Amino acid sequence: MSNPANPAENALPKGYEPADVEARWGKHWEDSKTFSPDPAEVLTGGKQPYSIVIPPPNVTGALHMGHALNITLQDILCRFMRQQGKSVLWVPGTDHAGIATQNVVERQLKKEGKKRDDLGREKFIERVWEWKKEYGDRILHQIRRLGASVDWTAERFTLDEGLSRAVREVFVRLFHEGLIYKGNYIVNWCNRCHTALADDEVEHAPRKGKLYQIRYPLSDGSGDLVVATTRPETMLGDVAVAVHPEDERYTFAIGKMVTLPLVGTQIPVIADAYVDREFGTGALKITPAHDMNDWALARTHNLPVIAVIDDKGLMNENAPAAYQGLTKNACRDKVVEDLEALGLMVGIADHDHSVGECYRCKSVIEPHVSEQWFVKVAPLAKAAREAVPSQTRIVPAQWEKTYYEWLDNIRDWCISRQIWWGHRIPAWTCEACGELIVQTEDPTSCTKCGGSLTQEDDVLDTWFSSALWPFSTLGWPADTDKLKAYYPTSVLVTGFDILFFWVARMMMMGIHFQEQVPFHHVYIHALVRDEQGKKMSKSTGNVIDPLEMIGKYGTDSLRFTLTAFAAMGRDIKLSEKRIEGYRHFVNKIWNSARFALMNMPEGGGAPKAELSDATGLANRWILHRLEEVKDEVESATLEYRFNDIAQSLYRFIWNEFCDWYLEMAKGDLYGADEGLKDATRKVLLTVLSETLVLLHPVMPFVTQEIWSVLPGIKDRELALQPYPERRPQFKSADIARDMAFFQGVVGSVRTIRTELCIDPAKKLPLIIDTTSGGDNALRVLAENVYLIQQLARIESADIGPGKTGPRASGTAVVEGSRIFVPLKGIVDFGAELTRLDKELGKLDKQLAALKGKLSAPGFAGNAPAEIVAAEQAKLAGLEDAKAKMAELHERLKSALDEG
RNA sequence: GGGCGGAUAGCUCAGCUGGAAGAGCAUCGGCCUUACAAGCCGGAGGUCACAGGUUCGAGCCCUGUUCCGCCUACCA
Repeated sequence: MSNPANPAENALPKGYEPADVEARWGKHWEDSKTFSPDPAEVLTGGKQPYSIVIPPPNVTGALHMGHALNITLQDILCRFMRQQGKSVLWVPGTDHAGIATQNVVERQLKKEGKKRDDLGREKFIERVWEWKKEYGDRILHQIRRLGASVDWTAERFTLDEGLSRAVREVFVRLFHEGLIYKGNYIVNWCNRCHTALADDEVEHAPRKGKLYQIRYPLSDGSGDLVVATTRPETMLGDVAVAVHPEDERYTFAIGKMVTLPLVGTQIPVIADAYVDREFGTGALKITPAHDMNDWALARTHNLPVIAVIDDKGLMNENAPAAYQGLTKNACRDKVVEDLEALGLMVGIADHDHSVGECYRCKSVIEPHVSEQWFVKVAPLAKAAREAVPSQTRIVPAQWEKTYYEWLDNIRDWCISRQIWWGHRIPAWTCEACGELIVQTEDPTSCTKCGGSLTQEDDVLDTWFSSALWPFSTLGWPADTDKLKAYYPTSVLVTGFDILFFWVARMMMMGIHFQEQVPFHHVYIHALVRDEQGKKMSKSTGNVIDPLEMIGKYGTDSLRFTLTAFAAMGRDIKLSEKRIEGYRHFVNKIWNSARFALMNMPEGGGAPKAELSDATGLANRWILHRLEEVKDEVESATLEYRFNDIAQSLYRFIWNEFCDWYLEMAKGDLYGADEGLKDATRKVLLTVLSETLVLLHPVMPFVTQEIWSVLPGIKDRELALQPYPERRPQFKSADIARDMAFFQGVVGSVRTIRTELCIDPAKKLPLIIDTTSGGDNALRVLAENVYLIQQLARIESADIGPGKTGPRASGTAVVEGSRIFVPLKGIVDFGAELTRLDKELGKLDKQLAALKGKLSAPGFAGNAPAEIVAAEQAKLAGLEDAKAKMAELHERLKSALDEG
């Protein structure tokens, strides 16, 4: 098989080996800075910018399928846009992920028997940086494996120096604009992490709990109220009992006082329409310090706030002495016990409800009153809301509603965290005069009295720095060329799970500080789940590791799989089998390229013919289809229909280029006509090379590897090739129709052969009557008779109007032309008769349906004329086919009857 | 409680503005045909969840119902 005279034949190994190819090209792309654009090409060079900032993965993270999908889609867009001549900047980077990273390092310390307090703030932070240096790049290396065409020279970290400047600038400006304030407020508190959490950092999980009914006696002895609660221990901090103002059961009590059991204080009965009369007893105890809603009620009713649980989850000095120092759970038990002893516990029932948990450590969240920093979001949210969809389009648009919903109900954003790893709040308090100083540069002494200063201990919520990502990564607050050239970014690609956390906040910050939205489009993709549709998680053990898949099947297989499945609404159920399946496709491409290379001119040169020299059905058809595929891939990419890109290319390459074109081209390539051979080589090389360009955004590695050995290619850097030029002159509906007819004829012979169990190697005679098809049918068949012989294994063909085969033939009707495969002495005709019966049955079914439609009242009158005409033509075709099939059936039957 | 998504071939899913249902995988039969057995050729397989409605015509639009999933919320 090997042909030493033709070096091209040996240029590609027999099977595609991804590992070596990926390592080689990955390194090349990075070393040559292929993907590092110069802002000047936008600012003065007239190129259009296209920019994306990567959703920065947590430094603690490892690459999972969600990243793989997210990065694949972005890479497709970036590589495609480069082909379109844009100046493409794709900024990579990582997020410092405050609480998550701090927890990782704390766990590490714990193994050494230490706590963070043992090290102290500075040492601890040093320790986290060390950790970050050692492990923080791991995820970036994993991103490289995916072939991401990011600009590695532009890489950023949310805690690096430049971004810290941006964070300080934003904080200080917002503070002085009155949009950041410090205040006492009830926040979600994690006793384990010892920090406040934003509303959206709290996850709600169903838990089995109990609903306790407790009797509170009225102080004047006129009766009592029974309240319902799931947390009896909080009653120690109760300041009121609330009932619905129109609840007749309780009108008598409104305004009176009750005596708080176990504590003995007098607290009022108040009326508020918030209370649900249907729930529990209709009487609600109010504990402002330990319940979000009670906090809100207490504010409207001017009630005091009494905290009885401290920031570690222990009962504090405000609780009666008997309970002080107990954990909240121990306290609950004791309170229940004591109430039962007093006969005040009316009932305890099982009660399922949802409980807030820390999204990092899963501890139960304790609403807790403390002094925190907040962003006043209302004005920012308003602008962010109005920008969609006019300035920023969310794709798919269904997510707009979710986005609005969240912005409409947004509360002030608690941005302070009581941890150490993060951006420390740039605010100082004077120890002498109490002055609060907020500024970007560290002050040395109080600007007012010269006293010494103490900086805030708290750091900012991680999302505060992430919210600045689209402009901080471009150099802001400096007025850089990058910022001028690439802001606003073109699109943000992300999963819907962080639409709130992140996207909405970037919108707010971007609009506020750049006066422009941070991105023109937001493309929301699905989440990757396992085969059963469950979330992949380490604890469930259902994780499909992208790196493992890359190792087994190659990056291109994984990328193509994810692309093909990207259309899913909300989740992608991924299984290893699919990735394995698409590896076959990669191999198919590889082998089609090997075939092409084996058939290039000897000596490794390119064919000399022009495309316009190409004649023949196969050449003209594949060029026609190539034009259509260019259109399809382009429009699908521009519209974020990633699955359509994959489908269009898959079908074209496998079902058309390989299955039909290559098989048909063999006739020319193996033939003696040198002119025809060279013209076909030209078409073959053109279609292959342009298809590689089209496919490159999805499968960068295998396409580049093949590209680099194609003959006659000047620029070996496939990633920098322009999108293939259009050749509208090759589009032809006539060619498409002729090809369909040709395929029908070949197919019908193949079907007869297989269905009648004829030896595939047996060459058969063929007779075709082209009376109905006319000159065109005759021409198509006559011109391509050698191809029919080749593809359908025919020994001799007799084609023309009025031709008829022997009665003992396998038969079919293709677009009016009658096909005969004389079979006398070859097979048992009973099988053919059965087959014809079946075919007739199918035709009958179709005819009945079509006739029904055409004769339906009003169809002819109401349907558009072109539809009616089309349906009638279809009917005529079917009736013709039916008549011919019936006749053929009769002929065969009579032949059989005669024996 | 509010909102969203899904229900199409055995499995996983396509089906863009309504014109007689498609793919991949799996399955069955036949092939080692000189790019590829990770392949080639052929076959079988569906009252598009259910009930109404609009329309000449509905997988697609409208209403309701049932199941599944997700997001969100202040039933203590």
